[in-house]
Amino acid sequence: MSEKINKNNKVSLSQVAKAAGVSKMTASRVLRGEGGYSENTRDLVLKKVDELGYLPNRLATVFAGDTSSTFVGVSIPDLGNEVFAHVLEGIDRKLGSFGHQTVLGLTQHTQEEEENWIRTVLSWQPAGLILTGRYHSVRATEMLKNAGIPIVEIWDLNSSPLDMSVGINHFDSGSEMGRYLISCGYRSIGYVGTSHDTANAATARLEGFCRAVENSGGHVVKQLCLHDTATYYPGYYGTEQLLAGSSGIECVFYQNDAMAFGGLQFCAGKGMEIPRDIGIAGWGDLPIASVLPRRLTSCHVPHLRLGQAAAEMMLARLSNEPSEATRDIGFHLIPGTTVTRGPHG
Amino acid sequence: MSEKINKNNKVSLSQVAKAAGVSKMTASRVLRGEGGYSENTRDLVLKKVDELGYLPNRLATVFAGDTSSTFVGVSIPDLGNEVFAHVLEGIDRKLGSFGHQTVLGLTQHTQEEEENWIRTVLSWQPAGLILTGRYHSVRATEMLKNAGIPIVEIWDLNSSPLDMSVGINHFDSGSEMGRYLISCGYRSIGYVGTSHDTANAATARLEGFCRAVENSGGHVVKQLCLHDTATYYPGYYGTEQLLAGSSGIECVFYQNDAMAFGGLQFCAGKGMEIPRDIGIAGWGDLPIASVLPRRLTSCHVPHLRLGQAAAEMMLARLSNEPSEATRDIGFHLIPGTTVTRGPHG
DNA sequence: AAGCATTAAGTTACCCGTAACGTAAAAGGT
DNA sequence: ACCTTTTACGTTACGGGTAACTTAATGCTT
Repeated sequence: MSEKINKNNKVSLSQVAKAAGVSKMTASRVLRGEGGYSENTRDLVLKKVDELGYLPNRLATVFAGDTSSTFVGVSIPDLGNEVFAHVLEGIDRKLGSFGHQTVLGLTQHTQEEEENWIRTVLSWQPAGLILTGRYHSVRATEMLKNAGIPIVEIWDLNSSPLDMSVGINHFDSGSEMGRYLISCGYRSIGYVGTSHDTANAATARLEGFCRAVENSGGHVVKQLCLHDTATYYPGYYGTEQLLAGSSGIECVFYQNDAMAFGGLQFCAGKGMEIPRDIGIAGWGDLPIASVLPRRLTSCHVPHLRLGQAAAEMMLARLSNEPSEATRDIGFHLIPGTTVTRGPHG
Repeated sequence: MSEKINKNNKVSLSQVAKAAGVSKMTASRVLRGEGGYSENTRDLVLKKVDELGYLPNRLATVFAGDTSSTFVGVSIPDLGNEVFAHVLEGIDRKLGSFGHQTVLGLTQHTQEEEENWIRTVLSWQPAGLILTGRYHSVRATEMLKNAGIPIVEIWDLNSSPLDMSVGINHFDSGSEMGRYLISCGYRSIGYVGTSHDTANAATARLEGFCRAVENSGGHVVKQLCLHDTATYYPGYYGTEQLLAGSSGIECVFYQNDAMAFGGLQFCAGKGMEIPRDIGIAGWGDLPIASVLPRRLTSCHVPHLRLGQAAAEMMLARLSNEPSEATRDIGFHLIPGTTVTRGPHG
């Protein structure tokens, strides 16, 4: 590749232009199909582009400030949670089909990680940002406001968003589950989850859940596995601790389906029959839940559609089309067969 | 924000410098902590940075060719497959902790999508690329060779990689499963998978599997669900078709665990008992497999470690440290309890 | 044939940081 | 007191594209 004489060993537009015997402006016009050149010139330039293996440097274009970049930063707490993986997939597919690229950030449920990621990704002049959650650090909020780019907050519906928001009301979904379990006849209900932070969606669900249960004469015994991710094993051991710590628990509500599967397994291992001996309810409706022998009581959120909706709102804003500021994507309760239908059902 | 008089409405270094009454070179030195300024000057510049909310424009830095970017492009077939989600998580966590950002590409198992994505992402001058799979289109291969950046091919171990490769030998893992099922006494074995492409890891596993089974006197009946992603439902319906189409099948090997769960559910629904009436084997060892009542026979691949290893090889190359060209991350067979241990075991 | 419009180019300036180089003043050495 | 080194800056040029402007040649009109 002796043609590559650049500092970075890359073929530049001027090299193509020189090889074709035209100015780089003409070469630029040809590549953008902007018109203002003869057929001969076009063919010659394109031939040289091919010969030299020229790839445009989008950095230069964006840097010049003529267009905005095609990057969209997307922050997701973690990908161990299948739900977020699906949301990300929905986002990237939609953005990708419109010529945008996803710059990923795994923020591990902490505002500090999120702030650092935001600072870095903003320095790359992204076209927009999609953030999971509605709670951001003070400095992050400031940077976001000053960035002057479209921002979509997802997952936890924010009625007064920084810019746009799409998701569900987690408090309400917790409430609905609480009312449902009460309607099944349960009164003494356990909760197993992890606690990363007071400001997150799972906490909002728990609050809605407790409110609903307690307003109906039930009570909730909480078991939080600290410093753990919300997967099978904490679900298993959290259930063990919960049941060891208090007696009379008739039903357990879990932060998510993965933890519920762990709980299910613990209970089955102890010889309990479900739902005769204990009720189990998860949240999130993992795909696998629908092919297991017993349908897990859960709450369905349309993950892929949530991701797509976020991407659509972003794309609308980027092409200066009108877009609603908030969009409730909705959820629905899956009765399942891991709780007993009680007298009020 | 009346200070923002730029084309892009962003505060630039010269604005900070002017506000602080110094040249932009001095301001640049302060921000990079390079030395060559007085304490007074430093405090003044930093104060103005804070006041104006200045964020550096990394595009300009990279564009100037002084440093390479901190982007690393990562292509993954899809995130619906939990395994790839974990690989991606491993990659992003490791890269992120060293100040790099992941630019995601979901290539949907097609070389065409991959080629388009490579072209786009290369135009952003990434520091390196991590690609899933060893098969790329001719034009893609050409671009990759000319790019002059580190490239790690993951998942399907490539003994003669473009640059570096980390993964496992899928042919061997299929063989091992074949030998195991034969050792359990099975002779007539079904296979259920999807078929995106002849050039992928699942096909290599299938080939290794068939070779091993047939060399030991068994035979394999294949059922490929076309135009479908490898999840629960195709596993369910694929099993239905397989069993309807041929009789005497004693055991079924699936492309992955998700499909195996679907098959498990179909068989259970038909009143078959596992493994008495039929053996079931998956591949990939999903986390959930370990908390279900019956341990699924499968093959474990250390997903997170694979992702981390890929990121480590990339980081080593980026900091000019030596790195091996290929790394076999290994797999191990999980006997499980969904196949019967036969006479040779 | 003169005047005007159109086509197919080329030229200049700019985006925002940083390397490389230049310089004046202060500090240090003998 | 003179020379050398160090400190603390400033100045210039550059990277790879593109907008805006300029220019030369060609085509068309009346």
